Amino acid sequence: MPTPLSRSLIKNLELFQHMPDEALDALLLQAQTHLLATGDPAFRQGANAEHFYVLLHGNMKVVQNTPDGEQVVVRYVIPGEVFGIAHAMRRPIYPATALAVHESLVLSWPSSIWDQFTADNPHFALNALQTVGQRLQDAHARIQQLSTEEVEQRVARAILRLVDQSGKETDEGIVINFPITRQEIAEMTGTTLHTVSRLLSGWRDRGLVKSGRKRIVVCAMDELIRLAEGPQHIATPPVTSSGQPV
Amino acid sequence: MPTPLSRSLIKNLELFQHMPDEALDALLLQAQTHLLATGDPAFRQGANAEHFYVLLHGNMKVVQNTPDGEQVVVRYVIPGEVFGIAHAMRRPIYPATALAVHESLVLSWPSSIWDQFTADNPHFALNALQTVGQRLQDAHARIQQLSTEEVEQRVARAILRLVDQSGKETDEGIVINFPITRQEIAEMTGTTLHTVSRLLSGWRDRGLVKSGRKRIVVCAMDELIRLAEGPQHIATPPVTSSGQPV
DNA sequence: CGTCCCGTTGATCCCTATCAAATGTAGTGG
DNA sequence: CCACTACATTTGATAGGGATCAACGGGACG
Repeated sequence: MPTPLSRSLIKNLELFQHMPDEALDALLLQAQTHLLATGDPAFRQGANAEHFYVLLHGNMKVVQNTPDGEQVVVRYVIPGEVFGIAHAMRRPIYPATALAVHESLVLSWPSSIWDQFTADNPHFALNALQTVGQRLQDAHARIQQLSTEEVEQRVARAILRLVDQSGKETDEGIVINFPITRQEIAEMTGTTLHTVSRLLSGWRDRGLVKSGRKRIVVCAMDELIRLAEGPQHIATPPVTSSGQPV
Repeated sequence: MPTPLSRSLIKNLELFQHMPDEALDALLLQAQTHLLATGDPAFRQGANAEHFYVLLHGNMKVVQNTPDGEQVVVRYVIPGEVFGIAHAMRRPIYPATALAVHESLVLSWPSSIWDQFTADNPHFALNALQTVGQRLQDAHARIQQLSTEEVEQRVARAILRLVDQSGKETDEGIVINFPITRQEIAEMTGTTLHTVSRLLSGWRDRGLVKSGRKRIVVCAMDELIRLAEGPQHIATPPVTSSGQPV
């Protein structure tokens, strides 16, 4: 018989805020746990969206496959985040695949309980709306970057984001706490593994990062932030006293 | 004294499905109407998200300004769509600016009524979640396109989308029913007005489109669709009878 | 009728994808 | 423990798609 799941596992997640303890306990009774090995999928693009998930431990990546066989990394999931909520948005199938990037522990619920649960807990839909809204804004930020920024800037941003989400202090610097390849960074930023490799090599030579196989350590956050801000961050140029051209 | 607004204005909108007539009538009593001239903003990026809107007539565009002065078109709003729902996602300020691209009629409500209204009408939050979910998926599709497709493909897609949303049959072909410049198409697709101009000139010479100042007519939808699908749509190449290489 | 804005087109350059090949690293099975 | 294999990474050479720079033409509107 499985140990009952502790309420504390989900109580502090954004999605479950402002909800009575009894509701959370009822929800946990219906949860299943899964242990995923590296490379295992939680669900696949195109499959019926029959479950939704919370990541408890480990890391997942969400990827989209294009018709012509390329891949795009939608995002990395960190512990405490929900994923696979297609059904909540009334999309019958998953628009992407979720893969474990190393051993991961997830909770899952059947999508069918979503409707009942939202009916009983008005806050739930609102929390979900907030979550999805945040993701929409992130997506728009990314569109803006792909549209207007250069590759180096975008790669710097991507690495900073990963460090923010999953950075771990070491004596060498801050390391991204899960295995990630040049190829995957390329798929996050709309470039190629070759260009990413060249950029990282350049940064390594300048002492900004150290990196090895599936491993990146940031040594100089501030320098990387400068790169992410772009070349054009001119200290507000001097103007005439009136602020008008003469 | 203003004419009372008819329930039929909003009854069929996605956002207001499955809601009792009385709720809609109550909502309409709190609505304000605004007539916007071409170029007028409904709201501006960075302002407090004090209202949300429904477009009744006309067309709006939603744009983001980047720190370095460039612009990205987030989307075009067509009649019947909501916009400016930042507050619903608990974002205190608008992440973008909404501008009328020609004379437009909008309804607006104070954001403050959102919370009360969602509390009273559980379906409302669910509908909003669906709407935002659709937009999130659209945004991801766009990220995928910016990451993996070439400019010609993306521009073709953008124009097809505009035609889908706002196309009007004419004897010359299907015309996009509002004024739109090369610059704006460039801002939708992450390219420059020069490249867009060259592409449209090429298509004009091949008879796919006619275009003039702020005006685009599609003559050969099928050809444009082919361009949007990309160069590589090979009819599944012949394979050995076993499907395996010999 | 003049002015502003939009569109067109040429010339040039450069960032980055592509092609190609070697090196390095983890894991595996004998 | 070592050889073997699969996969990551690095680096060079080359080419090309678009951006950028520059100039002109043309329609709309005051």
